[in-house]
Amino acid sequence: MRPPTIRDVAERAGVSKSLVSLVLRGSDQVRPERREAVLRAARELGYRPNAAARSLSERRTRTVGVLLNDLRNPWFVDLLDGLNSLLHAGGLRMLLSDARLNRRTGQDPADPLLDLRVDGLVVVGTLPDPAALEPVAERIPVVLAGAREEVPPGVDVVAGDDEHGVRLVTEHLIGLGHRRVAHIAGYGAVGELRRRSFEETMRGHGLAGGALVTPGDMTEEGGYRAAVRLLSRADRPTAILAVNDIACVGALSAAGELGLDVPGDVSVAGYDNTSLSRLRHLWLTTVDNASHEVGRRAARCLLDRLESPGGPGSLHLVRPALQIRGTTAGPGGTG
Amino acid sequence: MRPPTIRDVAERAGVSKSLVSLVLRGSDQVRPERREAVLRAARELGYRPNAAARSLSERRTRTVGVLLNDLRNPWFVDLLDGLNSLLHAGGLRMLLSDARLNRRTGQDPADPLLDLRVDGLVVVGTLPDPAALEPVAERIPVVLAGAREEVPPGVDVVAGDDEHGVRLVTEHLIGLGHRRVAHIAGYGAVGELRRRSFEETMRGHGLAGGALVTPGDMTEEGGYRAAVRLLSRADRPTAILAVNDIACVGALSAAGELGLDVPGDVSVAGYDNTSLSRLRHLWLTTVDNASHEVGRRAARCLLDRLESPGGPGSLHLVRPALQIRGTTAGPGGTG
DNA sequence: GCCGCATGTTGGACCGTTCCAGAAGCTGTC
DNA sequence: GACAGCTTCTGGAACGGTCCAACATGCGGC
Repeated sequence: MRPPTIRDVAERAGVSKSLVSLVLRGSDQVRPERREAVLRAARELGYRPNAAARSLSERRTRTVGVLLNDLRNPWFVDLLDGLNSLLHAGGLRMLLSDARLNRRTGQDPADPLLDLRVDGLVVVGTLPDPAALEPVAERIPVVLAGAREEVPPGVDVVAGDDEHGVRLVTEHLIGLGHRRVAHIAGYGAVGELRRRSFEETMRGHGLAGGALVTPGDMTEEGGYRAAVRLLSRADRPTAILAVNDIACVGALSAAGELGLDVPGDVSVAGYDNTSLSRLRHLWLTTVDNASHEVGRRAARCLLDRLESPGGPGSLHLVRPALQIRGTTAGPGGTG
Repeated sequence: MRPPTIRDVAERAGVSKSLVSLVLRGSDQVRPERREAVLRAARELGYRPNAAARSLSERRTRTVGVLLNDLRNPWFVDLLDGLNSLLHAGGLRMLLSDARLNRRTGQDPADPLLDLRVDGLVVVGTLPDPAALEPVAERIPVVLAGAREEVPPGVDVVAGDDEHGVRLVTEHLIGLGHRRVAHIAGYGAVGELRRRSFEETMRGHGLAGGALVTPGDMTEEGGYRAAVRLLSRADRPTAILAVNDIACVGALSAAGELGLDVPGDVSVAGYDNTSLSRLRHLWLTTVDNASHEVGRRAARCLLDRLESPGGPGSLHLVRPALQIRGTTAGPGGTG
């Protein structure tokens, strides 16, 4: 009644279990008629290999763990697509795990994956405690994708070039004629980087005095509150760059509630080019950080490290692109 | 250099591997000082159990596979939360897999999970080919959550009561005074169910003639196009019920582009109470289908079946609740 | 001092694979 | 027809756990 094993297949095909193993692993050292017999027997019995037994014997799982920090904000979907395409080609499968779901155990969020002895780990997005990766990185390849935290030695980082992306969108606003531009900032390494690049770009154009920075928490609510504060000032900014699309949607609502037309009275721009920004009812100008390509590069890093382990961690930045939609225009509604 | 095993721990603690195994599985048949010695040795060596070896020996993985059909539409996040809370309490871990990602292999999307010998399978959302579950359901418990497809015998189905939910929101619209109400329909069992319930409710209120049904594809684009058609009619509907929130956002845009105020000129309502509908810039009236509870019940079904396998499949419907926000009002903007 | 019984502990078989050394079969050479 | 050198195939030992029957040990009762 229990599932068939290679021994059952071997018996049915009249060969040894070793030969079955050879056939199923695609060896070319097997006579065609034997191969046929084995494959037929396997098919007839509905045999499927037992991954646990295989990985116990091979001492590897052909599986990489993907640690997501929050499924609610689906900016990572394209990244997963990119990851998957290369990993799959490399014969590896992906196992998804949500750090937020496993957090309540009080353990390290990667624990379930590590118990399963994944061959590698991809951390997608900002991690609460990057230092916790150190012992992991000593054993298996670890790649951080889509975030820019400080990581332990030997960990590769792949992300969009936020500095460049923020420069693109800030210069887009400046080019439209905006002089008083505000930024709703975020937290973490990414938030920090985006804020700094915003300030530098403004300074580079001689607009340091027009750069208003307000902290936010990268949520819609935070973006809303920050925008209300900004837009209630006497010297109201004519454009707002939010740290991400979600916060930008909050800013959009704030403008609406204050009776301000977007982009007539105030321009707003987001970051990430999420599905949210593509909704025609929002239609946010934003920055596409080429998540698919980030995913592909992360996969390449991991595959390289699996092939030749060790070596220092590297940093790969993918060039983002400006995505102009409906929420930005010149200060008087021009442009 | 390789990771420590229970034998290493045993040696260090000066006991047999069997005793280590007992201690690590929490047996109370072990003298305290021995237990301490074992735990200390394990800690010092940084021992972690090998899930592959364990599941090979136990003939089970303590893992349930969760098959998602599309990560892009995150309506399932609350459902996963509910699932996780109960499964975790039952000592089971969840393994996520995206059917869309694995589709390109040309194999069954559940294959990777089945190779890993998951103890149970939860299918979240509409599956392309429910009949493919039959051979799986013969071996392990299978639960379909958040969808209403025709399933093979022995599969439990847990979902929101769409019939009731649609009645709630339709009667909300009728109660506001709407007489010409349109429905942007969807596909699959869920789409079908929602459409039928809409028609029945309208008929029940003597409004069969005012019920306009247009097909859509459950995307924003589809909702947009359907709404443009509906709102361009001479006998324009005063309210539109969309099959889900995403399509509703499309309808919202269509109204905006046609110069119609929402909810002044036309009311719109969605379904699912996704994070999208909660954005204050959209603020959709919608139906909350209690996804968290659906997830919990699905977990309960799975746990029950693991305990006592066999028996016919059951259907569990969770009662949804109306979520009134800003996109519905009386026909003249009243209410 | 022996028995019975409960409590702790142990070695060895087993789970379903892969890996490897070597056996078996075949072909060709001298 | 013995032998080397292929190709093809096989049995047994891992892999790292769990499970179980059997073995110590301690202790109260007779």
